[in-house]
This record gives sequence, structure tokens and C-alpha cells, in this order.
Amino acid sequence: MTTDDLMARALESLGADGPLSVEAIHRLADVADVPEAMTIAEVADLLDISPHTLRYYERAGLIEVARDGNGHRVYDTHAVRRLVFLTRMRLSGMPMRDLQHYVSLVDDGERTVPERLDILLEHRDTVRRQLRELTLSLAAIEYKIATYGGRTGPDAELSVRRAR
Amino acid sequence: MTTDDLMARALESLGADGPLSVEAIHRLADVADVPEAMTIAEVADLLDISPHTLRYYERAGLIEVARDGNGHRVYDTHAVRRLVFLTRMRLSGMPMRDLQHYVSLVDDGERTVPERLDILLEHRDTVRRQLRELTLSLAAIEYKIATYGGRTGPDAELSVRRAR
DNA sequence: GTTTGCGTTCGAGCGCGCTCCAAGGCCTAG
DNA sequence: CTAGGCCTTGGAGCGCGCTCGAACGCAAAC
Repeated sequence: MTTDDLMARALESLGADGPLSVEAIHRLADVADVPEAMTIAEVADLLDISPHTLRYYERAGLIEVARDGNGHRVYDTHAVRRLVFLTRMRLSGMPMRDLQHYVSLVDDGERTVPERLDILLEHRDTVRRQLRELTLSLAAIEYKIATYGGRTGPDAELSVRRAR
Repeated sequence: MTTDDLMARALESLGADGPLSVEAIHRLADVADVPEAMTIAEVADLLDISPHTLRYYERAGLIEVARDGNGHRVYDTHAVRRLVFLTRMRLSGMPMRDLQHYVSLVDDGERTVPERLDILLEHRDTVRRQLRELTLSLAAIEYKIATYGGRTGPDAELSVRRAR
């Protein structure tokens, strides 16, 4: 699980907070092992998505991929990097539509940086909201677990009844 | 936004960690203002979902709701509490299918508590994974924001180019 | 030489979770 | 008395993000 490795590294760096973490994320963004050229299967494996999905992203205009002599896709470093970004955005819930808009801005050159920034800022807020929601849900789940079976104190028995 | 209020309270309590937070979550689970009887519009408003969705949940067998003389739904405290739980689970990504299974277990009585516990434990892990993923995504987004417009250091200019 | 395996394209299909429509009932305000 | 508003039901429709099927190509293995 390459993704898990990345996550582990990221969380490590987040643990040790401060100005150092920016550097750590930087390394993260530069993905560890990116061969010059990768097949669709390799990229799918790397990103933990299916080849179907990769083709779908291409059809959706999120990315252009070169072909070799046999007409097979060849993912270069640039393509893989973009896909890492795209899957990150998808994982955090950014809709395909927004992603399509975003990449169209990228294609329009540097002058669209402000608008891209807007999109990112908005998505950041969305992700933060999600994090708050999830944290709250987690608390609710753990509370319920405690009433059901966890040792939560002397009134555990009573809590089970309250939990319904 | 009642939901937001709840969130705010929950996050407050999470901030001040320790054995106290369990109590705080307890208060949270007991929802602040639950009138004896509520209309579908009131409940929808409370939970920030549409009346359509509430009817859908009922059709899906997630909950039974009584009717008044006019055939209109009357949500009692018990129903509202279950819906708070259900929406919490939905918000954290539990599939309808699992939720249907869960409530069928509840209907089967106390002897299904162990299986319910299993479901909750598994979902807790899922939520934790989501939290890790989201945290990583947030870091990636903030890194990109920094390269685009944030003051991230002396090499900001250079970073913009790298950010593509 | 044929089988196996991985790739290609285009288009259709699907699972999920709503979301809406149509036709109608009851209640209140004007 | 009628109009507006909110509710009811059953069933259909929809947007999203994949996911798959069919038919085919190329290339290495047997």
C-alpha cells in the first residue's frame, strides 16, 4: 500500500508540527518513486484506483496521456503528479465538475492562478468542515460503543439500556 | 443552524480533553431541545435534511413514525433521537444498507448487542481512516495554496512554478 | 500457431442516495 | 366559497462516479 506509506509519513510530519512540516509535505507532494514512464496498471496500483477509473479521468478531460507504439498509455512523471493531486482532491470530496474546471484553468496559464487559488481556498474550507463533522461523528460513535460494551465507568450497565 | 451549534459544543468539549469529554458527548447525544412531538418540517429543519429524505428513511425501514388524525407524521422524542443517530451515521458515510441492518438488529432486542457493537467498531475504524485521509488531503491543499499565494518562504516564486 | 494476458475504444449499465412528480386531503385566511 | 399552504402516497427520475461489456490489437509463452 503505497498510499498508506504516504499517509503514515504525512501523519508523522503532522505530529511533529512547526515550520518543518511544510518541508515534509513538500517531499510528500513529490511522491517517492516516480519512474520516467509507467503503464496504466502501475499507476492504478500506485494510486489505488482501477485502470477503468484512470481511463475515465482521461475521457473526462482531467489529464492527457501519451501513447506508445502499441497505442498503450504511457504515464510520465508530470501525468502521475497530476493524478496524485487529482485523486487527493477526489478523496477529499471535490466533485469531478470542479476538478474539470480547475484543470481547464491550469491549461489557461498563469493568469488563472487567482481563480485557482479561490477554488483551493474554498475546498480547504469544505475539507475543514468535513473534518469537524467526522470528528463529531467519531465522538458519537465512540460514545455509543462505550454504552454498549466499553468500560465507561460504574454505570455501564445502565448506559446499555439508555443506548436502546 | 442547530447542527452547527451541536458541532461547536462538541468541538469545544474535544478541545478540553480528558474524562470530562464523555459527559459532554453525553449531553450532545441527548439533543438539546426535543419537544414531545414534531412535524416533518420541524425535524427536517432540525437535522438539516429535506422532508423528502425523512420520508425516504421511513420507507427504507430505518424508522417508524406515528401519524396524527390527519395522517400527518408525528415525530416523538424517541424518533428524533434515532434520526439524530441515523443522520450522524449517514454523515460519516455509513451506507444505507448497513444502517438498515443495524436497525433490524435493534428491533431484534438486547441479544444482538454484540453484533451491533461489531458494526459500530468497524464503522469507527472507517471514520478514523477517513479522518486520516482528509487530514492528509488538507495538508496537500494547504501546501498548494502556499505555493500559489501564501507566503511560504523565500522560494515562493519558484514554488509557484513547481506547483504547475 | 495458438493461447494467455494486458492493453485499446466506445458506449452502455449500475448502485447509491436522494429528489421530484402527480394526484389528492385537510386546515386556515381572506 | 375558494385559494394557499403543508401534508399524504406511490412511483418515477436523476446526478454522480464509476464500472463493465464487447470487440479488437499486439506480444510474449508454450
